[in-house]
Amino acid sequence: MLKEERHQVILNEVRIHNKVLLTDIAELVKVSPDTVRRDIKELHDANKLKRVHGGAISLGFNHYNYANREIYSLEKKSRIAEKAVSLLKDGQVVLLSGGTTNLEIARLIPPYLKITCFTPSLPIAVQLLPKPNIEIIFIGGKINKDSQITIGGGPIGVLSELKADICFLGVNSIHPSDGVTEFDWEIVQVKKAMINASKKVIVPSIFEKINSVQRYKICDVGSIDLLITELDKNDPLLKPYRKNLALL
Amino acid sequence: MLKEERHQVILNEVRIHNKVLLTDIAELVKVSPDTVRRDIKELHDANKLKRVHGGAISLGFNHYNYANREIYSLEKKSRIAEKAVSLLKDGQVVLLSGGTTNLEIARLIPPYLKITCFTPSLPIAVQLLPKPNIEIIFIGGKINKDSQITIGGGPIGVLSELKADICFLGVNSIHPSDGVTEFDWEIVQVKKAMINASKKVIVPSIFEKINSVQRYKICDVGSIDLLITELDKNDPLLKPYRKNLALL
DNA sequence: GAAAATCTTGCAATGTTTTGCAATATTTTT
DNA sequence: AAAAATATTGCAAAACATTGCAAGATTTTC
Repeated sequence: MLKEERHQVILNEVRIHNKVLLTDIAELVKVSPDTVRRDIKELHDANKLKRVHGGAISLGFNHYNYANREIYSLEKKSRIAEKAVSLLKDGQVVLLSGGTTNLEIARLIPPYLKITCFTPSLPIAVQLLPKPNIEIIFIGGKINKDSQITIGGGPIGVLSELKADICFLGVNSIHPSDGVTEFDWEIVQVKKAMINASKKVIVPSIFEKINSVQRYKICDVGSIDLLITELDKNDPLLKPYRKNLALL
Repeated sequence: MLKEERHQVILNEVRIHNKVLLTDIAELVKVSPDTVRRDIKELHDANKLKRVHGGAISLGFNHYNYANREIYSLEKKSRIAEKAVSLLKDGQVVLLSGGTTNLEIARLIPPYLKITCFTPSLPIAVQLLPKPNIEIIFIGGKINKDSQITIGGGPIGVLSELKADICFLGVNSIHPSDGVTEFDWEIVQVKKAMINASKKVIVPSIFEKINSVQRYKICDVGSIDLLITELDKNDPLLKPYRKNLALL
């Protein structure tokens, strides 16, 4: 493995976790800790990260910048997004709905992954823009200002001609017997179309926030292939879902 | 094997794997490592890849910073954008191509104006998002990362079904006899479609920067209804345009 | 078309960088 | 303060890079 590659790996880990342990990298890329130490020293001198005892941390990140509540759900989102990103493989066609958890997934997609992303979400497209290996297809149409995704006939038409490998479906509410629900009718239509446009449907969501029922139904839990939450897959809170749904 | 062929092989490997080991190439194409080293050096100098100890890696890999678009001509852009915005009226359907001058127009559109904006440009859509009275229709498709607009069949199809009242066409080059030209073929196709999709075509551009000719032709100056520059409409520099073109 | 000039390629000698290891020092944790 | 973890330093082997050179191929010039 080239030195430059190791540097990329280290920076990527720092980008994702805001920190990195020297020993973890050594194991990950299979070089001696000494080498990783030298790498980190170089990156530090180049002002790409901050070298600290035991590893390195991200430059800008400062916990004080965030309110306590937010940082809490941000960490949960990151954990969910990490699980989600681990499912991606080179060459896949990925469909990303809107929402902040999906935005976090977009952020964590490693820059070396070669995938095609379809999305109707403006913030997600912007987030993906700087990643050189990702082909972005924006699903056009009328933009809904609240959700910042496109809605209506345009996107639904495009989706009807697509069969993506995997869809990350952002969700407002989910319930073991009432299924996935939403309060905006137009968004429901788009999400239904997304489910039809994918071989696999994955719902990445903060469990705390979604265990509820809204006005309009998108689908039954049976239509979902995998539910990713911040909880451990064996958490008792998830018991009602376990019979119909794979968990991660 | 010709040198050029080897170069193609190397670039292809870099494209696929994001990196390449000098020794691998040497073995693959059966030349000495020295030759490969010289090849990589050439490609590095031509800015096609990044030469590193042991081989080469893809450019762009760590291109994490957005293109640092020039900011210095912002004042000129603002003057042009002000003139452009003064043409807008309630109820119009407006088509905005990409480019920094159009982005400035989007910024200056007053929030009380009730118009519908079609655009294939990600930054322009983002700029318009907070304006409550503007309906935004994003023209979807594959995103070109340089220009940050969508290109290809998708947008061209959408445009073929549209007749906007007014189109602000961002332009790289314009010339009194050679017309409007561009260096990216795919962008040419989109811009041609935009011209066809509008009743009026308006080109807002910094005159200093556009008085030139590029590879591919978009249209003659006769197809343009109005040219807006930072100059006074009676400026002698604009004389060659005055017979075929309205000015502002 | 032949001679000259230029380019390409592989080789060898020499120089540089990278890497892991071991001994020692420093910091962190208990 | 002792123990554990991490850092520093110097070193040697291996990998890689550089340079100059010469033989052959290709292009240019006459």
